[in-house]
Amino acid sequence: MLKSLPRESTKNYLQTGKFSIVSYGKNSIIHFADERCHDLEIILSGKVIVERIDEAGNLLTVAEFYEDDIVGGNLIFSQNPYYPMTVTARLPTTILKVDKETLFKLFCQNPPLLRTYLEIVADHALILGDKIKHYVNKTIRESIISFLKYESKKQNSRHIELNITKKALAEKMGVQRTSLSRELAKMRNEGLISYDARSIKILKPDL
Amino acid sequence: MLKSLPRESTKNYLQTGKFSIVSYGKNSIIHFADERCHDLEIILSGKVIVERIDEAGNLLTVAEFYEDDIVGGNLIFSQNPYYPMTVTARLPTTILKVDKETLFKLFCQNPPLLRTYLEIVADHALILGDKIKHYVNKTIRESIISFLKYESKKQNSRHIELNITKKALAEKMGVQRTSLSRELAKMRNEGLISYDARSIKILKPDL
DNA sequence: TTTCGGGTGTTACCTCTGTAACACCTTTTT
DNA sequence: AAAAAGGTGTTACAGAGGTAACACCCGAAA
Repeated sequence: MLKSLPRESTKNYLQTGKFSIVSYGKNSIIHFADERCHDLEIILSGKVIVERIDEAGNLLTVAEFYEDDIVGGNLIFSQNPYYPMTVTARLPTTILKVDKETLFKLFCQNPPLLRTYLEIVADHALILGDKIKHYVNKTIRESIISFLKYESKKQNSRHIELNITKKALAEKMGVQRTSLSRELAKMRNEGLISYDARSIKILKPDL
Repeated sequence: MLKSLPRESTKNYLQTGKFSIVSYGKNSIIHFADERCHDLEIILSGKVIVERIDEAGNLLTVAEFYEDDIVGGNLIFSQNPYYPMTVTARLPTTILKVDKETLFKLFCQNPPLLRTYLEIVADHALILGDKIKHYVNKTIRESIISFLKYESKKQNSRHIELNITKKALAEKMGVQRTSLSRELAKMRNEGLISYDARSIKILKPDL
């Protein structure tokens, strides 16, 4: 995203206050749920996650964003621009805040920037759609199978490295860690998979 | 959306095939899940719903769109433009298909159109976010309370008119109709609500 | 080295909710 | 008016998964 912004005007806007740079510490909250969204935010460095936290404190991690990605893009031009979920810096994070009207002006002057923006926003909407498609109202076993098939394809191997903790995986699925653990054990007993703390191996390809 | 399209060029594009008009019968499928999205679609008349249908045939109605709304807007500029869910005409429906590149050209020439588009796409993304926020991985009772609070605010009354059937409500929540029915009965027995086939009344405002 | 925090694995218990089957009612079609 | 189609309410049953409690393991800090 950043690459598509014209360098010169970026400097300019930073001086006039249309753009600004803000830093957040590890695990600090960038936006609470229901907070109003004023600016588009471009991640300069760090890791940002979007999660739903319910009254009981249960977590559902909805999306993760890294350097050069944007936050609030699906929101900023809405008639009702309030963050529906909590936005947190998972690592120390620096972001560039871009004023909405300035952004719109830039779009009109700079079609490639608009194009990039439209792509990113569309891809983000798909993440939400996928979340609903793959994890919502499915059994834990179905969620696990969805996950394994996706990772197996991505890593091109039946032996899947878990690059996240099982705890984080449970949060991605929106289930209890113990329930995930229980279901994995069941699948192992049935001879479908084997696993340790860091990886899972698919024994029956068709699961 | 349609109002923002310049009349003259619309006629033109219809003749050159960049735009086209298609009709669908009641309950016919407009797009299957995983089908590629080629065009932006503007609903000229009718009712379109987006739903997830799992292998067992369970429904989760994700969104409903009516006249002048758009379908595929969150998708069309994605790098991976495949419909994540099924799109169905719930009533006889006529849509205007708009070619992607033609649309982009129009955006660059017509900022108000771009603005309208960005607003609609943002609002649609919020629908998905809300779906996750209010209905995903919650108990049926929590879903009911979310729904009642929202409708009570919207209708500005504790006596809520259900303008949809309970069957449709169950599909919106992604639960079985009988389970919804059972939970409503429980809440009635606890003195929280009263209801009939067409309306629900909140007896304890704090539920 | 010891200590401590956090992830992992396991299990008994119990609640929630999907399933299936039925009766009843309303609306639409014939 | 009769028949067909579809929504509504209810309940016994069974399975999935949340809760809580515990043991174990590993890596970082002291």
